[in-house]
Amino acid sequence: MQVMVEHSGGGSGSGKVADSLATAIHEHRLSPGMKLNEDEVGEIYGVSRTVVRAALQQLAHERLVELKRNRGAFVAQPSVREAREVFEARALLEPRTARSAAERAKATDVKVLQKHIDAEHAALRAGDTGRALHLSGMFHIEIARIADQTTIADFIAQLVARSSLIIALYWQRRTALCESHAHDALIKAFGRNDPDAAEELMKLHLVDLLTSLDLRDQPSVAKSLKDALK
Amino acid sequence: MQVMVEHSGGGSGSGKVADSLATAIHEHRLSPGMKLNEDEVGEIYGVSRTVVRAALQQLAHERLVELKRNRGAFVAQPSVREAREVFEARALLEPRTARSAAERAKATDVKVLQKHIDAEHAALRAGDTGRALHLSGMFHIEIARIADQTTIADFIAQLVARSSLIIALYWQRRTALCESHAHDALIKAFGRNDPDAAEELMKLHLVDLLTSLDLRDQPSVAKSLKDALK
DNA sequence: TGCGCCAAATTCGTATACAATCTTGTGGAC
DNA sequence: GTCCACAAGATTGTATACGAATTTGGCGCA
Repeated sequence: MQVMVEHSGGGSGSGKVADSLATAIHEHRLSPGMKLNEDEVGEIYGVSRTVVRAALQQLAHERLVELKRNRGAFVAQPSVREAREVFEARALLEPRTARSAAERAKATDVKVLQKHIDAEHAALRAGDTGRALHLSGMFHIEIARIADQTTIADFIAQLVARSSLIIALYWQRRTALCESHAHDALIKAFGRNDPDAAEELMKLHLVDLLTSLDLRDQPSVAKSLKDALK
Repeated sequence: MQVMVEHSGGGSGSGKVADSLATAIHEHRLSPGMKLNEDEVGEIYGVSRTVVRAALQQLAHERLVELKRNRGAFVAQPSVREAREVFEARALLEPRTARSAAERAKATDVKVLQKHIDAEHAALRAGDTGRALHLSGMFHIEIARIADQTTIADFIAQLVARSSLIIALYWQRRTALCESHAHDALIKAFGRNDPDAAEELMKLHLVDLLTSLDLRDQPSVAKSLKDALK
């Protein structure tokens, strides 16, 4: 018998579990391929398998977890091909969205973006690269929100989430996240409402991100034992 | 006690229910705003509420149904704003995807597209406009498949599905679907591997679609009783 | 007659129980 | 010693049961 002390805030139970799991994935606390046992997850959050299953199904639809019939749920392991596709989709959506955002950006919008960057830098200084990456993604989603395109924003949010997994698998440069500079330049473009610069900067930023990945070889973290041991 | 006679083919139970419901929505047999009672749907398909709920959650994530807490599931009723956003997203994704498809299209691909068009025309002649619209949407999805971009194809598939709802709500011209000609022209561009023409034709086609909608007023089919009777 | 409150009914949200499937460990035969 | 068959365990898939929230109908009161 569960206690059900109505966790504060948030939507339905499954939504809270899904959000928590998604954040853990974004912050690289759950690695690609990790098994997500329903009973185990349910125990952790104090809910039954019913709500855990709903959460996992939601995440599966967002391609953050993979559901294998009669096998269970696993944190997704995007293939090299999927990684390329995700960034091609982002290249298609984000530059034009950044343009729209630059056209509409108000001073308050720029402030919000700046807050994201500050938090990202703070996380970096604190050594929490996982959280920094998470905030870096939020930056992109916030831009779509400023563009006032919720539909496209949803797509970008999903692509950013999957990018987090891709980075976990294929990230090459272990150096500090140089992207911050790209974000700084973008903010400036928004600040002076310069759509051309914003679109171009975003395009370059995405190319930069893509080229910083090692998509020629197998995943740095083996996708399967077959790949790891053969 | 259920009989469970293992429905032929297909994936898990919830997937089959979701597909069936989605098709019904695409073919305009389920109208926007229609209530989808869990027990009722379960009885129809001979499954329990558990699988119905899973199916409804999937459809909710595709924005085909709206889940209202403690109220139930309803066929989605895209707002005017959402309608615009969907077509803006399509305008962002589909022309470039059509270009890629035109670059890659093989003879067999063109044949498959032609089959879609033929089936669409046949449905039109049979007076089954619902099925014709469904096939018309499949045409767009098939193009994304030819472009070999499954990620973008998934997005387009969702946008096409939502477009079906939008058409149900905001369709103005009750005349025959003039789009067929646009599809014919696209096929020709694919046949001669003409990316420029394909991209431009798709752009025009989407503009045509959008302008054929009446997005200035309230939905032609009232979104709520308040709108209908006031 | 009209308004507001309370109770019954309906429907959703979640937990639990059972059945089906897959994995794994063991034993025997070759 | 190796391989295959079979059984035990574990985990998912589905059904059912119960509690909670909302809607609806009816009653009392002004």
